[in-house]
Parts: sequence; C-alpha cells; structure tokens
Amino acid sequence: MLSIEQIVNDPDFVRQKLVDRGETPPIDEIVQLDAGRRTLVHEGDELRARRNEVSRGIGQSGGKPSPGQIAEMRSVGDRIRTIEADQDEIQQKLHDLLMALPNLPRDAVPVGPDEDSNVIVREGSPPTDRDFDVEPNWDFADRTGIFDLAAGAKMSGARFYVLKGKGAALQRALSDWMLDVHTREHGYIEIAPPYMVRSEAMTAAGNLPKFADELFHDEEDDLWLIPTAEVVLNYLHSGEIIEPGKLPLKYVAHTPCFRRERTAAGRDTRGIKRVRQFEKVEMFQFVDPEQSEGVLDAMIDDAIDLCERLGLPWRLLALATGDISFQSAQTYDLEVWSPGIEEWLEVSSLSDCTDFQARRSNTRFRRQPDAGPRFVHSLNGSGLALPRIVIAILENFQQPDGTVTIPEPLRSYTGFDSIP
RNA sequence: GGAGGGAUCGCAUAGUGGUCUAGUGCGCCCGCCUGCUAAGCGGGUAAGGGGUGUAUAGCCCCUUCGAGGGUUCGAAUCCCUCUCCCUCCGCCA
Repeated sequence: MLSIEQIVNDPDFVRQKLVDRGETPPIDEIVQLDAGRRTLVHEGDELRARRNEVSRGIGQSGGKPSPGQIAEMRSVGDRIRTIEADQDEIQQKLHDLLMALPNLPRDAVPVGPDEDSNVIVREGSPPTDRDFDVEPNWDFADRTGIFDLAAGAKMSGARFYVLKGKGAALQRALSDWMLDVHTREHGYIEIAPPYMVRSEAMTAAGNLPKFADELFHDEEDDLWLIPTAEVVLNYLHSGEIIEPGKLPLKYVAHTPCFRRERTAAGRDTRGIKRVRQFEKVEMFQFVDPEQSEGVLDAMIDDAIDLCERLGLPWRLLALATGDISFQSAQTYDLEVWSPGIEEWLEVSSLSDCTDFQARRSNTRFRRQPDAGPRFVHSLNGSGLALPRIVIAILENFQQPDGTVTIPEPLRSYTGFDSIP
C-alpha cells in the first residue's frame, strides 16, 4: 500500500511513477476522497467531544440526565451515526483504490512497458561449448525414470508431476544444501511455516485482492495455499513494533508453492518448468529503511553464490517498470542457461518492496527506545526455485554417454554422484 | 464435532452502566536523596487519526479494554456474531 500522505502531498510524482508501470491511477479521485474523509472525521470528532463532555457532567452530578440533555444527546447521537456511516463508505472506497495500486518503481528501474525493456546487468561464466547434443530434461528424465509426468497428471491433472528415485533425492539434496548455505554462511534464520494462510496474510503480501484467480483457495475454511513463502514470511511480524537493534531480520524457508497457472494452454507445457505445485527456498529480510542500501545487492549475491557453487551459467536482469511485480519497487531476475532446451530459466526473482508490504501487514520498528515507530522495508528473493535448478543440472552436467554428473557440493547430500 | 473457562496499558492484575480522562503493582525512563549499590521519595511511561502551527515543536480533540455488530442520552461493563488461547470429551497422523 502506498502512503496516503505521499499521494496527497505529491500527486504528480506518484502519478508519473504509476504511469511508468502502465497504470492509469485514479490519483485525483483519491485526493478528493481523502479531503472528504478529513472533513467528516473533524465533524464527528467535535460531536463526540460534545457528547463526552455532557456525559461526564451527568456522571459528576449524580447520574440523572435532564429531559433536555437526553433530547440534545439523542440528536447528537443520530448525527454521529450519520457521519460515521458516510465516513465508512468513503473510507471503504479509498481503501479499495489504495489496495489496487502497485508500489512505486525506484528511479534506477529501467522504464519500459514489458520484458523487452529488461536489461542484462551481470553475467557469470559463459555456457560451455559441447560437442554433443544435450538431451532435453524431459527426455532424459523419461529415459531414466526420474520424473513421472503421466502419474502426476493421472492423480492431479495437467501441470502436476511426480519425482522418483534419484530425481526426488536430487531435489531433496538441493533444498537441504541451499538451506544449509543460507543459514550457516549467509546468516538467515530458518523458518518452517504453514502452507495455508488467511486472506489477511495474502493481502498483506500484495497477492490479494488483485490476483485471486492465480491462487488456490479453500472455500470451507477460507484458507489460501501459498504461491510463495514470501506471503508467510512477510506476515511473521504483522502488527508488531520491532525493538531497537533487532533489524535486519533475515529469514529463509523451504516450502511448496501453489499456483493456478492459468496461462494459455500449450505454453511451457513440457516437463516441470511451469507447474501448479513446486518447491522453492525463499529468502526474506526486514530492514531499517536507512540501512536498506545495498541489501538487495547482498541478497542477489546470496542467490548467485548458489549458482556459482553449482557451476551453472547465469545472468542477472534488471526488470523494467512494466515487468516488476505488484508489490515491488525494484526487481532483478536471476536466470540460468539450460543447453538442452536452449533457454534461460528464471530461478530467482529478487525484489525490494520498500515499505509497501509493511504498510499492508502493519510491521513497524523503533530505531531508538524513545523514537516513534516506523514501517520496515521488506525484501524477498528465491534462493532458489528447485525444479528449474533440477532442469539446469540435468542439462548442464549431462555427459556424452548420456549420464548426468551431480555437482560436487551436492554429493554429500545425494549420496550418489551420477544419474542414472 | 461437543462442553466449559478466558482475552483490560511492556508484564501482572482491579474494574458488573456515568465520578474510567482505565486504578494499582512490577518493569523501564528522568529527577531528588545517597561513601557506591540497593532501598526510599517525586514525576513520567501506548498506538492510530483529526485540528491548529513553517514544523517530524508545542497545544487542543477523537478513537482503541481480542475483532465486528447491537441496546442506551451514555458501554471495559449488558446482548449477539466471530477470532485466538486454556481445560475436558470425541475423532485422528
């Protein structure tokens, strides 16, 4: 959520930033509604002050109101009720409009309508040349039996899959290894959260109300399956005022992610690249806005570190204003090259959400014991998305004899060094 | 799923319709006192919003006693719904 003060005080700046994102923001309507809200609040406050004053007087003089007092207070009460009803209506409209506005992009974000304006900003070592044709991951998996796409479809429908044997073990090794690196070397605290949340948590992260049709929802208990651990980690300190000296808070969680993926049939349908349930290790930080400089870069390095240690060719893209996610002020995508399918796979999306999510989740902190509370800044990034790393490993470490060599860091986790 | 108990200021508690502008204790902060420390004494101690200010300064006001609704001239207090916690019964990995 954007700050209403900022919109009212600097409407042209806010409008331009949102236009850069491809929005047509109702700034004038918001400013007007807020002015109306203030008038009603003021009027209601004065009436309540009057009512409190008279009530206090009645109490102090024995508790028996005069008929004149009852008549006056009855009419004051009626006016208060009318004003409150008007105020509720105006505030609901204002709230709905504010909740539908995305975050403001940072000045550093490339301006452009879509992914064609994204900019490659860093690259790892180039993909190695091979003198044989790399088998696409789905063919390799089919031949070795480590994915069972048909079984997934049979029990759960399209875009579900089953990992078997060394495929399942490889994914488990990856998640364990990633968590260990983040907790032991990068300073994150491991969290094992619920995978179903209330609407409040989903709204705070920015997924509701706009993106309900991308989520799985349980009607009976009104719970939503998380599309990413970002949703739960963002809500960890909701409603709290974090004590001085506790920031930054760095969390990491390994969870399944559930997405309805109602994209056009036929797009990315082969294999396990785009599916309705997948696993991901997610990094998340709460930071003091004054100390947030460089935090996104550090988180990017934490993600790149994993790609480097695995020996995967990677590149980093700065997403354009038209391509960053709803809650984000600045996003970088980390991609790895997969030589069998010959494409760059997005394995991490790293965002600085500034105070946007903190406003929605009401997560604040105090810089000093006697200082007023302020909203924290939140940042998130995958570290990393597991099925796509599995794909990248199957294709990057394929040998001419049709086997796949397990990257060295994972071998103590897998207990084997080759597939099959 | 069923029965009962509970949620009040950082913590603990008081408060059964008006004098609650929520008391008291602890904790914390600032003084005073004091060889030092402790004790003692005095004062302070939340969040959000509005008004007035150049002001993130003061001052004034409103809201918040788990959340939302209702009764009433007036609600922490009475009624209804919901959420969470605790005890027990049933079911269950």
